[in-house]
Amino acid sequence: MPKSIQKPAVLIAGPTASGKSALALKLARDRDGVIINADSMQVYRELRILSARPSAGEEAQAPHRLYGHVSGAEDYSVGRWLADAKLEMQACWAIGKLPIVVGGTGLYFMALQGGLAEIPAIPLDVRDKWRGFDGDLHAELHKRDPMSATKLNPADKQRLIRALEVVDATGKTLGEWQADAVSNSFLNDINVERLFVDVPREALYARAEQRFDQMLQQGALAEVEALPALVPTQPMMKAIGVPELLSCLGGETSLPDAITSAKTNTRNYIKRQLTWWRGQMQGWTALTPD
RNA sequence: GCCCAGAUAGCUCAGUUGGUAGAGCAGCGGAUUGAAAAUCCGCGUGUCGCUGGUUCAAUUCCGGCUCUGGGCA
Repeated sequence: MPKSIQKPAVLIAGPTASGKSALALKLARDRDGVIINADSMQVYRELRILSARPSAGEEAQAPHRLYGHVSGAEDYSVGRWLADAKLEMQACWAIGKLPIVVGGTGLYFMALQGGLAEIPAIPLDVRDKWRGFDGDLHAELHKRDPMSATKLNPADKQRLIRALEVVDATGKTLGEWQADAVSNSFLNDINVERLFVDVPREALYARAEQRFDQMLQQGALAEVEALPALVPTQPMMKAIGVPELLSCLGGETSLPDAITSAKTNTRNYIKRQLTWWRGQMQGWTALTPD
């Protein structure tokens, strides 16, 4: 297929506080683009400040999609994000606009580029059953799906639970689902430009810490206080800053301690993001904003 | 001024019945297929406060000093 009739897309990835959003905004204005979120926490309506979602002023400068479009009470996931993102990208092409996918969630980009096995949604009662299972998850998985059990670390509860709920609900193992999946990469025939926003780690740490102070000034505590009462395992409740400020509001920690701990967790997160892209994302163009 | 307790990794501490030491956190490296801001794995040389003494050997025992807590005046 000649390049000229290929549909275009821009992907912008990078660690938190690197300046991805500003770059996306500039590109969207210069190239008539639509900004599509690829950040697992910025999708939640209730989490504007702590997820560092673009402000109303920024959103007014270019179309923004998938920001705050779901409630934290919902079970969002890569699967839902991928479906949402595909629809938004197609909508862009339909009206001749450039989709610009920006975010810090490596798994989302992986799914967008490499495809995802078409595993049906797991019924809630099955999920709850395994999440609340208090026996030996690894031993249990060994009985039902020895292949996955061997691959997984016995301490990796989250992945053990996922493997268990999949066999239990579908009768097929995770490995079978993934092997059956045709290479359904959504970007196969797309003219994709991949940009990685690269900022020295020390600068990133300093910026992220400063940004957390700003979040507090903008009312992060009130935002957390207004959060619906959800179980702590709900994804939104695990956003950096939420558990820390919640325990401060509950009187279990002092505000300075909560701040220190949130900043530490942000640094740890940045480190994990850098590891992800170092290993998984060769072939991206590194950009250092000035 | 006197008495007591401390002083060991960046931080909080454990330990060595005398043979130069190890946990948690931080930090660093890695993994990552529907919770991913999640979840998991790996990495520990540091004048054992300073200074004398005893000893083949002292971070460990003894003395002195310095500093930090607490108590008594």
